[in-house]
Amino acid sequence: MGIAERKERQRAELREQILAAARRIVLDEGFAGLTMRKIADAIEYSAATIYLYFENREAIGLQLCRESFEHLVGYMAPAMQVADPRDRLIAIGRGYARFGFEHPEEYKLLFMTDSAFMEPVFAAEKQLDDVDDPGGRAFQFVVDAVQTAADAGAIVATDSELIAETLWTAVHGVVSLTLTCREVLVSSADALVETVCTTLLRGLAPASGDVTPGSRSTS
Amino acid sequence: MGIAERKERQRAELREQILAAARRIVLDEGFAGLTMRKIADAIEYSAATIYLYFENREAIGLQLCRESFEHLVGYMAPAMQVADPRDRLIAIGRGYARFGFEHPEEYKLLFMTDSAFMEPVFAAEKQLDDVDDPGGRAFQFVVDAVQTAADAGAIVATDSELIAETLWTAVHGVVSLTLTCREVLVSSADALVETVCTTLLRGLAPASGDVTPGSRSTS
DNA sequence: GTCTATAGGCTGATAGAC
DNA sequence: GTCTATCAGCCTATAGAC
Repeated sequence: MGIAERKERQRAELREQILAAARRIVLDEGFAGLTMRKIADAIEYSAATIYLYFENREAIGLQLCRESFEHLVGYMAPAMQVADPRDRLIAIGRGYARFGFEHPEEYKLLFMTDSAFMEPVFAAEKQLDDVDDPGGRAFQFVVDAVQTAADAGAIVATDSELIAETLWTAVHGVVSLTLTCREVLVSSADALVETVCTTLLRGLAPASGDVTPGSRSTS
Repeated sequence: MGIAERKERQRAELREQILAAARRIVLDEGFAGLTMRKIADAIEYSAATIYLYFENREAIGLQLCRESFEHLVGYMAPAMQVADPRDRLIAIGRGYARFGFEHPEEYKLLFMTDSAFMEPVFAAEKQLDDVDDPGGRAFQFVVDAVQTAADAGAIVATDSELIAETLWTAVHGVVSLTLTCREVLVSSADALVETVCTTLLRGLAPASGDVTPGSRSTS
């Protein structure tokens, strides 16, 4: 039955080629610049053929989005090596921001594209608990780090999801504003990331009074 | 010479009609949904006519942008009534966020549209010190409030522009992420605004050691 | 499986008649 | 000043031939 397998393999290969071409286009023109015709030209097939592999343009975007989440997690993951729970949170913030600055179009696709690509990626998880749920995993990563810090008494975080989202949205603000209108900002992007992260963590520090055993408040 | 004046007046009127129609369209379809043909239909003139009043679509967007900045300042200005310098900063943040939530398409036009509408609005000021520079004025508003708070010893802000941009970007993060993918956020938008603002201000509070005369550190 | 051809849209902008 | 007509281009998606 080798013939069926070869066909299957070839099919998967073309699908991969489509995605690779689409990725290249999105990376340097943004999702708005992604058209079926451009993909078709790149893979040297007709535009109609693409519809045999993906339902529509959105479906391609969604798949790219999934992969970009993996990419993002790759930028945040090394922060796990940082022992100090507060420094770890800062490291996560830095990694997240660096991903945005180094891969602006991917970042825009994930978090700055109106068409809710991200929502399905999250929704997939909520309904059928999808094993492969990169969006949720990325967020869970931050929640866990917050929870760990809170448990260690390094920060005050009654609601770890709220705190995780606070950190996330704040850093997202720096990245997104930098990507849309860099010229308007006086400060450097790095300085802003640094100031946002450290100031927030300073704000989350336990007051001198409520130091929990196991923590040692720095300054 | 009443005839020339009447003509001038009529010209200004039509220009205003174009802007009003454009505003309406942007408000409920976003800038991407703004087309010359739609404006033309709305004002009951041909599309070609619009080009006699505005150089192109971008020029219309720019003018709308200018006006939206005024609108935004209107949301932040009442914060000046707040006496306490820290509460005032929080009030500015709340006002800013409320503008974003209540006028999402205007907000997107100002801060989330790739095409740098905002930059010219700022640039106008930098080159010829434009009396009518709404963008710069909005930002200066925050810088001043930061400076005032720093002077009063209510916060530590060596570089008031950096701190102003820190506050701005952080709140922008909440607003923009809410506007692009509300579904993904677990916490309420208001809770996030509140947490971001208060946590940042807590982080900016002078350490117990360096309290400046005139300030009184609240817990 | 893949193609060509095309339907059926949309867009910004302009030339030239009135 | 305003129009019509049009250029020149873009797009997604599909029907039907091969």
